[in-house]
Amino acid sequence: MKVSELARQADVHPDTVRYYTREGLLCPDRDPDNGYHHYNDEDLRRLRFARKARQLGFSLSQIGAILGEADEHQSPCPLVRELFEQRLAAVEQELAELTRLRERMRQALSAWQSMPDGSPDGHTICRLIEHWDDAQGGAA
Amino acid sequence: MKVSELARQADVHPDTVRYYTREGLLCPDRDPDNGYHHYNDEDLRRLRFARKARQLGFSLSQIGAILGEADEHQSPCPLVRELFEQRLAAVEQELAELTRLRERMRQALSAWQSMPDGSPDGHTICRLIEHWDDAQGGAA
DNA sequence: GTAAAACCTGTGAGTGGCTCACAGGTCAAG
DNA sequence: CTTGACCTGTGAGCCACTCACAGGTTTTAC
Repeated sequence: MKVSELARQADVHPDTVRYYTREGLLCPDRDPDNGYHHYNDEDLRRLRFARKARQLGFSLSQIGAILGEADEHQSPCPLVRELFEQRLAAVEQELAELTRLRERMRQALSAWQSMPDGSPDGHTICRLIEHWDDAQGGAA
Repeated sequence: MKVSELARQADVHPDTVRYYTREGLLCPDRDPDNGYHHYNDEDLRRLRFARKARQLGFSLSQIGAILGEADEHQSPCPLVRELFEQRLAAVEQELAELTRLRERMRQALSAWQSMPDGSPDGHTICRLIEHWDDAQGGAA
């Protein structure tokens, strides 16, 4: 399999395949005649695995570490469980922050319904933003 | 005010002040003797405004556009209302995706409780990840 | 008065995960 | 045998910083 074929089978951009190859996540053979990369089913498995892991929010270096353990015939699963729990905690935190942000934005939006636009007066730039935090008690 | 003083008053990194200055969000006077930047209260307002807008998820170029309108003595508020609604929609979407992700992760985690780690067998890398999606119907 | 510490300057690189552009080589179909 | 679609490596661009570096300036302490 050449780059585009692998990319099609895993439904990613060919440049992503090239990038993962550069980063060492994929280790294709080279055609001695023209230098082309030749990927096999193992590479396809690795690529699909990497994409799933990316969807879970793992970084490429974490994925590299997992693949590396698997390459050394060790079960990567304990590492995966550990990284996964860390990742879940991070997701929970992002979620909490984003939820707070949404609430503040919604409240700001409703507060703005009754606020006039107003022109810059040398003291404020845009009251909508400058006072958006005060409108609800100012908790950061 | 010099860089560090402004940074302290707005509670940001001095390099952030320098960066915003480079990007044209802040336009301090220069000391003709030594070339130092001199910031005034207007710059402090702009910086604080920019930080609030960043907390809301606006990009620096959007913030630049808002400040630009204010500089031309036009009310930036209609622009702000428009950008704000776009941003709120984006936040809602991120939130929905993150919520889905969390659910899938939680289900995966509980499914894994009963799965053994297993070593790489040439067909799978880590079942935990490779089957994490299948375990719940495989809806992407 | 002077030496050290703490500032200032501009520039450039690094972060992460791609994506795109470029210049040149290779290959399949008509 | 040309056209077009692929391949190669390299480098830049995105975003909002953050940090490093080398050299100049100002403040502080003695």
